[in-house]
Amino acid sequence: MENISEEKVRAYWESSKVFQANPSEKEKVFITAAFPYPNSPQHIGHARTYTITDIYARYNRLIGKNVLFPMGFHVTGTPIIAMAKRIEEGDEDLLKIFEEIYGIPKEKAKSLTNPKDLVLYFSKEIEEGMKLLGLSIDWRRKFYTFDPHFNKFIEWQFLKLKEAGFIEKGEHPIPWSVKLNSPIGAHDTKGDVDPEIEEITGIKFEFGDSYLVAATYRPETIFGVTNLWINEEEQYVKVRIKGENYIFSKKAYEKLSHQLEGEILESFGGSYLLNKKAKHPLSKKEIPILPASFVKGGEGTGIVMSVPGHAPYDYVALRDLGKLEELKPLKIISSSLSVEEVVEKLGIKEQTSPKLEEATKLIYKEEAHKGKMLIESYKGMLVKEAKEKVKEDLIKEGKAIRIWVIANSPVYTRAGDEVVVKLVKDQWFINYGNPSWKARVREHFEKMKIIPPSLKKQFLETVEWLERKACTRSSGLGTRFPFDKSKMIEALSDSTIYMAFYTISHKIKEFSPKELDEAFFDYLFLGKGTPKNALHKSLREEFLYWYPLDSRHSGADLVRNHLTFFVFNHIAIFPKELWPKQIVVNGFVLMEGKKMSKSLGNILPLKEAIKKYGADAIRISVAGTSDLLQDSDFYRSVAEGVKQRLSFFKNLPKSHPKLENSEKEKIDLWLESKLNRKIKGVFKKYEEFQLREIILELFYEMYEEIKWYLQRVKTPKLREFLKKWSLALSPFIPYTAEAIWFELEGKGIEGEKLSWEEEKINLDREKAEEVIKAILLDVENIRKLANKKGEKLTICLALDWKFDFLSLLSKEKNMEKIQQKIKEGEKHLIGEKLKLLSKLRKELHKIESPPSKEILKEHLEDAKEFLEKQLQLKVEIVEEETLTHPKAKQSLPTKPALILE
RNA sequence: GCAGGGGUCGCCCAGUGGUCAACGGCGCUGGCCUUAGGAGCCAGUCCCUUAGUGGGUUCGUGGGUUCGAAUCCCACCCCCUGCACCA
Repeated sequence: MENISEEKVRAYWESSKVFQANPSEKEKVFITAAFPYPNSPQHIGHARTYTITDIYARYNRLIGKNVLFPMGFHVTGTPIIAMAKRIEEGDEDLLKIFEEIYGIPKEKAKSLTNPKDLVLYFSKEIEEGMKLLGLSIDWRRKFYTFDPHFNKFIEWQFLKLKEAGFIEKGEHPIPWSVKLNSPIGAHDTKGDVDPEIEEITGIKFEFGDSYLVAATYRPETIFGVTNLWINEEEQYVKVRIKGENYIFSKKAYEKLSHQLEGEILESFGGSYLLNKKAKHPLSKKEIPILPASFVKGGEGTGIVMSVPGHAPYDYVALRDLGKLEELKPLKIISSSLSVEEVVEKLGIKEQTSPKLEEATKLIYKEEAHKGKMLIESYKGMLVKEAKEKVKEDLIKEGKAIRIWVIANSPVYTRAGDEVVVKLVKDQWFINYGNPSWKARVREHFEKMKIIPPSLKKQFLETVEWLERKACTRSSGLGTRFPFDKSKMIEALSDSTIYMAFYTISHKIKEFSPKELDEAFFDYLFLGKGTPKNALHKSLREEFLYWYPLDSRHSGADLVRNHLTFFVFNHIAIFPKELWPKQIVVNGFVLMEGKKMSKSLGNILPLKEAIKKYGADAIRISVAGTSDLLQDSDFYRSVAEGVKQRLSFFKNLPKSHPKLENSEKEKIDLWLESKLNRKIKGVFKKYEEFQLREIILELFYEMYEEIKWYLQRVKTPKLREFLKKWSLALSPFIPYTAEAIWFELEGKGIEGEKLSWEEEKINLDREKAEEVIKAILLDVENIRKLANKKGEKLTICLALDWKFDFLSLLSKEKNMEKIQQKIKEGEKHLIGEKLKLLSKLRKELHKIESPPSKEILKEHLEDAKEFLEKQLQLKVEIVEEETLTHPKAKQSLPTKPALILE
């Protein structure tokens, strides 16, 4: 006989519309997972967040809630365009990956040169994969972030942000390629290096009608400047920028010109500057311009300020010139390390010495950590604070400028030119730095349920750390920025409140995009004004039914950006009662212990995995085998094991026909107790996302227990067990659960509520069974050690008082009180009890109450036949007092003495 | 550098004051099953001891708190992640 296939179960879900959620009388739960970005097919790694979300959705249905779990596609930004472009260029590596790993025919892949075609193709792929995986999604609500209706919604979002004063315009430095005339990310560079931008300070030293701009990482050392350094071999230029003349090295300015636009007035060799004087911006003292070989024309500004008191390079260079007497090093920072000593100790002879690097590090580390300023207006301030303060003060007074450099330079683009920093004007920002906004967000985070809870700290940190975030880009898919239509809204900014859109996305298409103006959404989401018509009103009602969002799910990589923005934006736009309630974060999926990557070729496509192991096995493998935040490791052998166990459970109705009406045995009571107790505990585990625990207890352990049960029982009665068990695990294994229910009941699990029967939980029964298991093991041990098989086993049940006494010890841990109780008891037992107490003293804290003697006895008698069969022995169960064998005295309630003869 | 997380029995990984010599998986050893292999099942896997319920030494290193610590505190060493305008 064939099992009910996944396909049939899926067809049932489809036709019964069980996942299409509509407002009702029932209590609602609204759940979303971060929507996928369809620029390539999905692999098992993608399955984790969605499976976890689905488990939660299905769990909530199982406890009678009306659950909405929708899905859409995020297509905003440049990666899709970049992918289409790579295809258009005929990127062989890419086409090979598509063909060999994902099985996409080359011809098909090659045709995806239009971003929209690409999106449609991959989103269809992904949707199919999600359906195969058994995700209980309401697909009627699907949308793409380039849909005109969605665009209108995002425009409205930005109108609201602007209204609240959170949208700002300003300048912003970005990595830039002159040759490509575009911003540069890691994927545009040779070797995929991420160009890092770093701010340095350019300090202005008066020089005739111009300023020599010295670049420094340590503006606080301005007070110790004795001279300037240049490289006499280099060319220098005088540039007019915003009405002032600046001097840089020529090579440096070539790079800086993209952030400091100006007109080159003249050009001259370094020797022109040599030995002339410049004015210190603070003291106005004249300081000489001297040559140093360590000054590189292409770095910084090509001009360096000399602080011999705190910089080994400067000290040694001055010494080389014999000018240490004339230009005495100034001590402006207190520190236990002095430059002289370090240079001396390392034996540095001249400015070309490679050891200078080390010396600089030593000095810098010491001063940055422990150093304090000695200079009047900053006296006593820690260096790391003074650094910022001095910089800001200098800039404010017009004595310095901000300069950005590529910190890990040189970085080269794929086109071959060096990445420079460009200052983008007209850059728009969302100002997450706004203090009152932050305060409200902080407050809400404190109240929100964050799972796992340990992440709350990280969220709060992120809130503190966020400043303004650039929200527009010059190109990409998505929504045009309403206040400057030449720009596109960037991808992390248009995905912050889209969950609200799901609540009405299936109905809003009835309106034309033109109708979706500010007033439309103001009414829909904020209840302002009046509805346009009945449909409009019903949208509002549906929105209010589902909102607020009850649970937001995503991978751990989105904590510091998306998830935090998501909360920020909700707080900015919606009233308090509609703010999100819970965030659930999960780790990634590794493949056989390694990160999945194209270069390793260890990517397992989702569809292939499902085909091979079945959806339920994949669901357990990605969601139930590791802790939530931990990266879960996908092992084929584990998936294989899960698959086999699942089919064992699934086949039980056939291998052990329904004999539920035959008389109950003691072991049946044991199984009932186990099952009901586990189900009782599972609710909390679902709520807290202790998914690994659930799988451990209800899947792996249950499997062992059923195996044991089948050994123990005479006629297996599994019908009720299977129904309950599959229901409890149905969030993980919906296909198996439905199949079992169809098999047993001729119907699906829809509408069934998970419950347990408290009266069936019987710990005594479970403990008694543990004794049986222990006896088997002990006999085996004894046989091994004694090296004899034996013919007869005598199990001797402990004396009554021992049961009572252990029961007392399980409750009373105070020695004095125990002793008192002993003395109050029967006189002739005092000695024995004290003896036993001293023996058990060490493990007193872990003594549990024993099962009742009646149940234990009954259970042992019941298992006698089983024991005899298993051990091939004659078994006798007797009371301790009937024996004279010395071993008999050792009997304890849960450890009956065993005598093997 | 700043921030967050982490170092556990060959490996991966649970465990936040006593039920911990420490879950689970992998690996390894022995047994069952099988024509055989694989899979599956059972048992073992820190050391010593013992016809089973006994003892010793462990949880990055070194100190401390406690009747009691993998778990709390202090110091140190090492590792991972993020530092944005990118999805």
